[in-house]
Amino acid sequence: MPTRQTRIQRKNHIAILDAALEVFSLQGFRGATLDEIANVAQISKPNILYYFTSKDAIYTALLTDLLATWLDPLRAIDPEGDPITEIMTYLRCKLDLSRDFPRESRLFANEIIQGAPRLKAVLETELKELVDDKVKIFTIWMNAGKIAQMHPVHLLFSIWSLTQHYADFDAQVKAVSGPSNSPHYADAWGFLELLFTKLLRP
Amino acid sequence: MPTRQTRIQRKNHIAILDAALEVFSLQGFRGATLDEIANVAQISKPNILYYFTSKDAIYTALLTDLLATWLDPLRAIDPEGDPITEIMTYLRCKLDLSRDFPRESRLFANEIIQGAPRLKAVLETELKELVDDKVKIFTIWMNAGKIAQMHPVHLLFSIWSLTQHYADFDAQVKAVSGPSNSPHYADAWGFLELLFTKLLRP
DNA sequence: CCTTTTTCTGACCAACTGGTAAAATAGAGG
DNA sequence: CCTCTATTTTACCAGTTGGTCAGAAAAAGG
Repeated sequence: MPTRQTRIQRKNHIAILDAALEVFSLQGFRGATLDEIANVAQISKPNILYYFTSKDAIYTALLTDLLATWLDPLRAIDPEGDPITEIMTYLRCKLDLSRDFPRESRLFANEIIQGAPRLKAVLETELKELVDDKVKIFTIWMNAGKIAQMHPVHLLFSIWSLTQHYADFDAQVKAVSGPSNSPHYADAWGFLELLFTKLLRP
Repeated sequence: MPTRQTRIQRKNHIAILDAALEVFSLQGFRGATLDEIANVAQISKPNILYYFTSKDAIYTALLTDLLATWLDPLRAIDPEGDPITEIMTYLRCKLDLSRDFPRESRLFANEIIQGAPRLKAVLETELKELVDDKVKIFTIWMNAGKIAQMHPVHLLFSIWSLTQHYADFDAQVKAVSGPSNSPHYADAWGFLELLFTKLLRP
């Protein structure tokens, strides 16, 4: 069996996951309903449960997909690269993810705010290992005088919070700085570039 | 009628709001249930609806209370004060709020992530006016060379995101940097102090 | 003590929840 | 066209949801 999926399966899987992302990212797991997902996806509720075994299964599928996308850019930080360039590239990448995948960012935020019931295990193992690894690299760079001395874990936290803020708190950002299609992200990049240039400079 | 509230009313109002804060901040409005709030508050569901007309009324009461606490420190920024001190004080105040009232922070985050359906109006008027006012002050300070030149609105966003991150993403922070009662907030303050000192210095 | 008001409870309801079963339909291959 | 499988729908279910209501139990007031 080379192609496990028929094209109908492919199409519906995508439609369901997209609708579920829309709903879960706005309402969280418990606040979301299969009826609403079904409405958005334009697929009847029993038909959704023909493709996924349960509401939980859809949510878990989304989270799993998401985590990979989230961690890849962090993994890409190269200990052999130029320290400031490596960190600025990561920052830029995270900001682009916020701009291009705000729903994914909000889904993740919802999960974490709710105490990460389904992600805690992964965060404590996979993410922690990855962070520990990168923290070592940062520390080496600091001791070598390549970047300024600071708490390396909080450096990561600052990148995460500053970039994700623009996706997660989009409603507030728009309310405050005008809902017009103003260049939030261009301004944000200008600001963050300045901020981290000053912060990282030894 | 001097005292509108009996002591029983006062006690139960507080118990209900506290339980509701606990539940809403973890589940969002739709994910929360009156049954769960009733359980946490140790008050029967009909009795809760004797004190509040609806689930919505409890949630709105919480949000209203919260907004005042949230905006006061921003209002306190004094155009006559020392620029760097004023901003650092605000930063410190926001970080303390995250540490001391994480549930309130998460409640707010939930509301904003969900598109701020009940706060949008207030954000676009009250908050926007306040922000516009402070942005003017920041701009004056920048033009006077008291603080470095930067996008003033994004300066505010950076303070909000960096401080609230420690409350809203507590589960992630703990997963990554060890769940032990480690001094997250002390480290955070050290990091943020360094960051904003470098950022603001003209 | 009795009366009046406040507080609280148990029983209840209609709408909605995630999920199931069986039968109807559509599609692919021959 | 026929057969077999994949897909979809209709009808349904038990549990939960926000909310109501009549009355019981406390408090408060006199």
